[in-house]
Amino acid sequence: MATDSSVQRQSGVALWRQIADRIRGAIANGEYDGTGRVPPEMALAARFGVNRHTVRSALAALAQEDIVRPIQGIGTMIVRKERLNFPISRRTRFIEGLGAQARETEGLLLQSREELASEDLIRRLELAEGSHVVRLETLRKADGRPVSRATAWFPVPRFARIDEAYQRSGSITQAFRSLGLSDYTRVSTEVTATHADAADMKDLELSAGAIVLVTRSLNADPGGKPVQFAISRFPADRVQFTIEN
Amino acid sequence: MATDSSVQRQSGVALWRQIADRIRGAIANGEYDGTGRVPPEMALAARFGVNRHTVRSALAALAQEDIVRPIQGIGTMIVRKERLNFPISRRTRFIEGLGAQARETEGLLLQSREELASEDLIRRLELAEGSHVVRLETLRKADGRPVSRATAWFPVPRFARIDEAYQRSGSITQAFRSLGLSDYTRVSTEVTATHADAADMKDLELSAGAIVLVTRSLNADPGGKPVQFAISRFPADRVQFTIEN
DNA sequence: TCGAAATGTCTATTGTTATAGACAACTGTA
DNA sequence: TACAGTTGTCTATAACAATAGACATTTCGA
Repeated sequence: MATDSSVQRQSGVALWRQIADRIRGAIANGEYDGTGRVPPEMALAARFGVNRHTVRSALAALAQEDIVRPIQGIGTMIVRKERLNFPISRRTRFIEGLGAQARETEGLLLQSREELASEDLIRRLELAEGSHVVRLETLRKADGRPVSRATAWFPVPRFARIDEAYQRSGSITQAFRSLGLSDYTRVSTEVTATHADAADMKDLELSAGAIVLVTRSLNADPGGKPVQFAISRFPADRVQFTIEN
Repeated sequence: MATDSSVQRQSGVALWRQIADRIRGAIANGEYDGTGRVPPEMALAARFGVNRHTVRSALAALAQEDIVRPIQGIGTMIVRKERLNFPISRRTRFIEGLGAQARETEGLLLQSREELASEDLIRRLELAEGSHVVRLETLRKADGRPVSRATAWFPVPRFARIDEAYQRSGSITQAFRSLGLSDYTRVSTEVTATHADAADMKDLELSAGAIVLVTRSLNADPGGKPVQFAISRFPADRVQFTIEN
C-alpha cells in the first residue's frame, strides 16, 4: 500500500473532497478498526501524495459530518462508523430489516398530500385514468442518524388516511395494519445511484458530492394488487443492500 | 421548474462537474427526448444560475464522454442515451439479463491469476484454510460500451482452467458449462455505490466524480456449493438494477 | 521533566475554477 | 438576403484550491 495515487487532479472534484470521500469509505469498511483513529495527517498526506493542509481540509469536512473528531496531541478519533445493511426480498420491511443493527428507529412524516396520479403511477399502481393517490414524504432514522428519505404513493380511497396512521406509528407496516392490510409483499425494486441533491443534503445530513442510492419499489397486497410505490434515497456511505435469493 | 438551484458552491465539487452530472442524468432519464438535444447554453446557464462559460465546461466534459455533440449554429445534440437494466434474481445471468437491450455483448478477460484465498473468500466460498482460488479480472461491454468491470474468484482445482474457457466464450455461464457445470444460481447480492477510482475511469470510460454501483455477488451450484464470488462495478449513469421478487 | 508525535494556526505563493463581456462563425427561416 | 438563435473563441478579473514553510499547542511516555 505504498504511494496510493488514486486521487485525480483537475477533475472538477477538489482533492480534499476526494480524500474525504476515501477516508469516509475506509472508516465504513472498518480499515482503521485496530486503532480507532485515522492515520496521522502527515501519513495520509504521504499516502495520497498531497500537502498536509489538503488532508486537513478533508478531515475538517469529516469532522463537520461528525464522523471524526480531532484531538490535539493525540490524533483524529473515529466517532461514528456505520454501514447499515438492508435486505431486499419478498418480505422486505424497513424496521425489521434493520434488526439488531440499530437500537432505536424513527419514522418522521415530513409532508403528505392527496394528488392526481401521474401516468407513471397509474401504470405502476394499476390505477384507472384520473385516479388520485396520497403522497407521503418521510424521513427514517436509526439511532438518531437519518438513513433514508422516501416519497411514497398509495391508492385512494383505500389508504386515504395513511398519513395519520404513519404519523402515529412511524411505520408503514403498522400503518397498513391499522387500515386493515395485515400483510404485503415486495414486488420489485429498482436500484440506481446519483449525487446528493439539495434536499438530500439537508434531510440526510450529507455534504455536496456525496452519493445516494435510489430505490424505486413496489409493494402489493396478498392478492397481488399494488398498494404502494415508493422512491427512497439512502446515503451510500452508510447503507448497503443485500438481495438474498 | 423555474430557477432550479441545486448546484452547490464551495462544496469541493466544481460547478461545471455538478452541472455535467445533472445533465447526464437528465439525458439518461429521457428529459430531453422531445427535442433530441440539450437546451441552449444560455438557457442552462439561467436554469442553474451560473455563467454560460461554466455550462460550456460541463458540456465539454459530456462531449468528451461522447454523450453529446455540439454543432455550431444548431445546438448540442444528444448522441447517446442509455440506462441498461440488470435484473437480479436467483437466475441472474449477465448476458441473458441484458436481453434485447443490446445488440451485441462482449466479455474481455483482462487478467487471471491463481492465488491464495483471503479470509473473506474462505468464508464466502466455504473453502478450507489455505485453499487456492482463480481470480479473473473481466470487462464487459454492450454494443461496444463498457458496462461492468468485475473481479471474480473461483475455487481451485474445480475451476482451475476457467480463465481459458472465459476467454474463448466471453461468458461465465458458457465457461461453467464447458467445465461441466450446467446450471448455477445467485445466492446473494450486496449493492453499494462509491465514486469511480482510477481503474474505473480507465476501463469504464468515466470521468472523475462519476458514480459506480458496486455489487458483491455469490453464485452456487444446484447442490448449494459456492462456485463464484465476484465484485462488479457498473457506471451508475448507464445502469440500474431490478430485483423482482 | 523532557522530547517525540500529534493537531492548530499563520503567512505567502501558485494554479484552477468561475464570472464577465465582446465578438466571430455557423445554421435555418422569414 | 437579412436576421434571430445558436455555438466558438478571446481577454480580463476575482474567488477558491493546493502547496510550502514555520512555529505554537497539546498529549503521552521514557
